[in-house]
Amino acid sequence: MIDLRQLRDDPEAVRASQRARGEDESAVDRVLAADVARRASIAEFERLRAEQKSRGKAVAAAKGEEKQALLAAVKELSEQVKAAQAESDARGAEFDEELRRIPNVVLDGVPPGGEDDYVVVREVGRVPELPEGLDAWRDHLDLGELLGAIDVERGTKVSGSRFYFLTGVGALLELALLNMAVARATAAGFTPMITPTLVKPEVMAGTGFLGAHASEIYHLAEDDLYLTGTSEVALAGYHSDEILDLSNGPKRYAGWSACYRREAGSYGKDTRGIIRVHQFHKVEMFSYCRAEDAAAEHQRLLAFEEEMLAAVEVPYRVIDTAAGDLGSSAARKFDCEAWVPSQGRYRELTSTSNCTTFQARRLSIRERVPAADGSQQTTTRPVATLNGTLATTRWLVAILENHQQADGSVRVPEALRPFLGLDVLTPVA
RNA sequence: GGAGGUGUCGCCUAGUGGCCUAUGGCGCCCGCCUGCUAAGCGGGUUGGGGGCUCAAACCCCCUCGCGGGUUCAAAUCCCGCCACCUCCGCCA
Repeated sequence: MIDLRQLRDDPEAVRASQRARGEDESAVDRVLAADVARRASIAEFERLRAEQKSRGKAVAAAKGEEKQALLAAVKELSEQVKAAQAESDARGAEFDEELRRIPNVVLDGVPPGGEDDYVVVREVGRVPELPEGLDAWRDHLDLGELLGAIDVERGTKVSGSRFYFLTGVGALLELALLNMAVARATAAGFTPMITPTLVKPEVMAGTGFLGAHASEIYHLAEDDLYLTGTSEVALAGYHSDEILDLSNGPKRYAGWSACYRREAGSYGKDTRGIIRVHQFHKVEMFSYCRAEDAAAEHQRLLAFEEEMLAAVEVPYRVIDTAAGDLGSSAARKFDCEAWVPSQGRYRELTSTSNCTTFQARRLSIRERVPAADGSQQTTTRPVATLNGTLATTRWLVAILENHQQADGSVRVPEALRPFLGLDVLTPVA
């Protein structure tokens, strides 16, 4: 959730953010009104409660008839306290609901508008030439079938549309890619993690995934658990309700997990191959850092993503996502999109979001800092959280297609060879 | 899945309806004392929220695993849930 103090002090900034996202500005005023009502009800409850407590002491001290008289007097007060408390709870819940409805305030510089209003930050690498002897690029599924690497038909037979098997070198290639990602992250100081992929509702809600896009998420009704679409969810929950010590720098984790997405509402899109699937694997970076360090950390995560893309030798571009295309938790997002030769366009391979203090505030993740007055007192404040993709199953698409050769074989990028143990993938008979 | 037990502040712990505004110890922080260190002495040490403030000081409310209930009053009594421990059963 957003910072209530900021909302009170500068509601116009939040309205501007809502406009940039194409969202409802009046939500800001509803929160402010709910806040006023909430505080008034708290004051009333606390006044009555304080009176009840002090009168209660007199009851405890009294004896006999005097006590009976006091009891009668205080009984009615008890009812008033109960009513005031119920009122206060109700106003508090209303306020909370309104506040949680507001997505993170976008950062300065984020392009306003929707999905197509992104800004290209840079393009890196040269788009490959069609190998001599080919009339057209083979797409990743053709290649995957030639190489005995991808079996979509049987994936569908076993689990339905958007499921697949990675077979033989396909399975090995994915493991190699993900292992390389974990190795690089570990070398860079990230703590490798294998995370739960089923989480409680409060964790899913805390990361901001249960808002407008709740229909994207698998829910196990029997157990009231959610299947995560990324290890970001579990990694954000990891330190929930904790007070962190960030005096030695950010806490950085690299989560390896299966990821599950319903892909509701994407019927007909990317139906071929493994570009858009219900289940895949991912290595995800996740950082907890101080709020003032978040922008720099965001650039760092982006740099790690770009190094990873360079290591697999695929051309890509970096885009600064428009406000309307940000998730509710993100204040800024950069996507790296790799060139996909068969489609003649760039497709998203990584996404790094700066969630500032939005998730931490919901999940109650704080750090201890000196009080503002410079005394020896300390206080707590929410930290910033950031996430970014280091590798996913989808990367196989870009790797296979960009490194394909005329005979259907695929050159293995240099950096991946130690992890795969092969220089080239060759078609099976 | 069944039976029993436990859950109090960073850790350990006292606490059986109202002098609990939660005890004591350890650890930690500040100060005093002291050739240095150790010891000793004194003070501080959960978190959240509301009021008043430019901001503090200060005042108040909530917080004894979580949520309900009983009561004028709940750490304490009752109900539900969760986590952990012991045992039984089942299982990849």
